Amino acid sequence: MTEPTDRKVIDLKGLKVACQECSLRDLCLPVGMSVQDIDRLDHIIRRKRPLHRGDYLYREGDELHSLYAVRSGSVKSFSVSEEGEEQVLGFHLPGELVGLDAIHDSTHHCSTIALETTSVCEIPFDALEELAQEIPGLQHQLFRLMSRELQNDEHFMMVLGKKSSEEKLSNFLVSLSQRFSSRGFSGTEFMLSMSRNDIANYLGLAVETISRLFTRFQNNGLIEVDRKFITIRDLEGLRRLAGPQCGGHMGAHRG
Amino acid sequence: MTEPTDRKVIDLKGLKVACQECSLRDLCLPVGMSVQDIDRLDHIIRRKRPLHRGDYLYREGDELHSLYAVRSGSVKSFSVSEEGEEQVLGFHLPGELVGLDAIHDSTHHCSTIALETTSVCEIPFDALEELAQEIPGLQHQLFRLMSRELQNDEHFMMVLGKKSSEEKLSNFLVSLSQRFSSRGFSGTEFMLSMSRNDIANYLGLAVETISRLFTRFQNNGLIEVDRKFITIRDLEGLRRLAGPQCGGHMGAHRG
DNA sequence: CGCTGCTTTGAACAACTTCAACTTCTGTGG
DNA sequence: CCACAGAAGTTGAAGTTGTTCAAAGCAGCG
Repeated sequence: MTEPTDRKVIDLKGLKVACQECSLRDLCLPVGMSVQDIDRLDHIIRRKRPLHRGDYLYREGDELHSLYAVRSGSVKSFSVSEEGEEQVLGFHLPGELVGLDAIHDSTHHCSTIALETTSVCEIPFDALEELAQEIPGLQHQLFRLMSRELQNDEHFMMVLGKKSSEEKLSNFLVSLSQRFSSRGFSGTEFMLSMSRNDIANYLGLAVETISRLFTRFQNNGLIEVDRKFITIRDLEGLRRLAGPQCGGHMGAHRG
Repeated sequence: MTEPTDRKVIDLKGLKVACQECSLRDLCLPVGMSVQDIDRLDHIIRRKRPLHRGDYLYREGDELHSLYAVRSGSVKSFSVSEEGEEQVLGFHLPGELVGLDAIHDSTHHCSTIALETTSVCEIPFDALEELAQEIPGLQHQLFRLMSRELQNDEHFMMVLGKKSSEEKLSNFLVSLSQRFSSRGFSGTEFMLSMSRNDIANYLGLAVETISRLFTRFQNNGLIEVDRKFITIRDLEGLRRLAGPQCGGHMGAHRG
């Protein structure tokens, strides 16, 4: 499981950054762990070569081998119903862990693909579990991360069930803005790596509705839309539209 | 934390059953643990006196002290928005664990109340975490339970986002039926412990819609409704209405 | 008995979807 | 480098589903 040699090789290629030096350290698994413990974690993690747009991280039905932490880029999780209809479950940005929902029965119930060029850290689950057994801080952080996912889901369930289309989309945008900010990117200018279709699917709306909302938001001076590039002109206004408790970090589910 | 004396006293009152003898053993925390380990778990669990309808297990904003396993009866989790609007997050039957979403920041973000006379096992989280550090099987089962919640949420998100009102309600009923069955109760005749309002709120619909659907389902010979008592007359028909992959055990979220 | 709260039912209304047509973008091959 | 085909996005008009509002029916309970 541990591959120090391999890691060094990848390091030379510029793909590898140890957890210790990773800018996502404070958002990811290592939170609350000692330097020594992070080093142990580091040794089970495999840095993979970057994925291209459309590459699968894993597919629905696959056995669970590893969890994945997004390092750069973004991924989308979705499942496909028997009739072939896709359901988008979430979008994941750097520092977010995907695959947690597969632990239950060691099987992935959704697929995850890269939305753009994306690099991830692969974390073999068996090794992670063993390590968590030895490192209390790691066990705790795993519990915390899973619990946070549950909280996110709660918030999202409320958005899906109780909000109008306007509120849904503004919630989505505010959430993206916040997540970009906390990762050191601009919270007011960013690129949507997903299609309108994906957004619509995710929010339980029709593509046409999303399109109309984008134009409406733009006309109201809330945002500026240029294809996939979004500029937020009035974050406070968006927040107001999103309704109260819109703090909930939405858009990240499952993987 | 461990209160053997107290436990014996409660035992005499007929409230206490050790995990070992509990009929919910195979649905709850002890899954996959050895007899000895279950005994250790048993020692940190506090059996509380029964709650009455409307009693709070914990409130939104409370600090996390314990997780709770429903032993009998049922509870409802919900949060209240700033405008005072309630959002029902889930209903929990015996054998289900509530409070997991509070681990993230040691704070409950929803309230949980008893829908009827209900007894629960209180599991102090600190002690549980310590024990999980020593008992690999317990750590694993905790990961599994949290992961299952994530999977449930996924399924529910799909129901909320993509399904019609008919599909939502039939999904709900099928899920209840399954959960009652696997707990040894009748899967075709049961009492709804929650109000129409709660169901509507949970499914993101209006009360009136739920009411109309109940009458429609009854007219179509799918179910028989007598106040809170439901008799399922055509489970297969309901399943068909619920759409594919309706297996997902729905209705249990958050707590 | 007469509240009070929950449920049911009807009718009008609104929000969002669907359908259809058109535009813009993207990328591929000549 | 341009042309073209297919995908993605936008826009308008009509159609549905579910909501809202209003009112009446019913069970439980002091």
